Amino acid sequence: MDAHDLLTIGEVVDRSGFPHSALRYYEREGLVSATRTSGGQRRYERGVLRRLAFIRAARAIGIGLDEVRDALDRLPAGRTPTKADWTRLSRSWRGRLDEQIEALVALRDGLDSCIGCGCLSLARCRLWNPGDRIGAQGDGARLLPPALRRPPVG
Amino acid sequence: MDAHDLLTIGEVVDRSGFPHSALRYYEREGLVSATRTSGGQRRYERGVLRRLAFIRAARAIGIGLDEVRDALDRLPAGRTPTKADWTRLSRSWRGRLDEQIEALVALRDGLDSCIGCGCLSLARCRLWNPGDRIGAQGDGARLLPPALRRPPVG
DNA sequence: GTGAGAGCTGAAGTCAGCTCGAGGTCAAGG
DNA sequence: CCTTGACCTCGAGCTGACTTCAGCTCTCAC
Repeated sequence: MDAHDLLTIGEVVDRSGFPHSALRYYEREGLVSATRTSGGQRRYERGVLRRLAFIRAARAIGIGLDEVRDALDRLPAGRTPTKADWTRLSRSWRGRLDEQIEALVALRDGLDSCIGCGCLSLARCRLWNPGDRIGAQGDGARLLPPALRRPPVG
Repeated sequence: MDAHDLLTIGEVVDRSGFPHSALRYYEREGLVSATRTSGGQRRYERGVLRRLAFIRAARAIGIGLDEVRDALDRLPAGRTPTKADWTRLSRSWRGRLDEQIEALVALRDGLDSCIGCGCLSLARCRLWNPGDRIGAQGDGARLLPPALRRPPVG
């Protein structure tokens, strides 16, 4: 673990694609950590790049930082996570990703037909009710699949 | 166009699934409009439901309200939009939707392998560089497909 | 030793897209 | 007419994920 194994924040910026500000923010939020030089500058272990890759993937799926932190907290403490650890972790997003893809595909397939069709009946419209599941939840907004319900905006 | 063709805001809430507050916000932002009773209450034409369906679909794809407004502004003024008008409009999102689906599928396929793989080379990693396009854009963050670059969060 | 550029902090600001609350007004069934 | 519930406005507040700023310090190649 000599000094050559540690990365400056600038190196992590270059290799992760995240800006300084995001890295510092993630540290404040407890998603990544760094040791410090005697002068107070951050030095990152290489493993942080893998964490950041995971964070980026999770963010791309629309997962919030809180949940990402929870997931990262489930990594084994005390030893370097193995490939299997990461695989297990990322597998937990898999279902969500599938769901999201499915929702977007349903939206795509229903897009032309639905918006123009005039049906706009909550019970029948594929846009509102993809997969022809009829929801009896009462609230119209609940009929959209969860993946599409939250506004996927930045 | 007698009074029976006009909807109260409550009816629009029920039939569109948008809350009052969102409808009023959309009105302020120029996405929908309503006439008023002598007492100042909103009365919506039925066509607003179609606009709202369009807005919901667009939002689900992650399109911002500004752009949605621009699209809606391109509807013919003076006459009720036809099915063809709506189809034309929604077709313009189609490519974006395809792109987004593709990006998510790439992410899904790369998820296990990439996060754990340790490659993390911007040039080779499928997560960073789906479809094996090599980007020479310089900035690491630019390598993610546009659909995944903006954080799809709510 | 020194100069330049990389890094530091904490607080405040930004942005989209709503949401909420207070304090009142309107519409319609009985 | 009266009551009740739906509706109104305006402005402030909220959430998440950062970004920006000012003013200062550290590091390291020369």
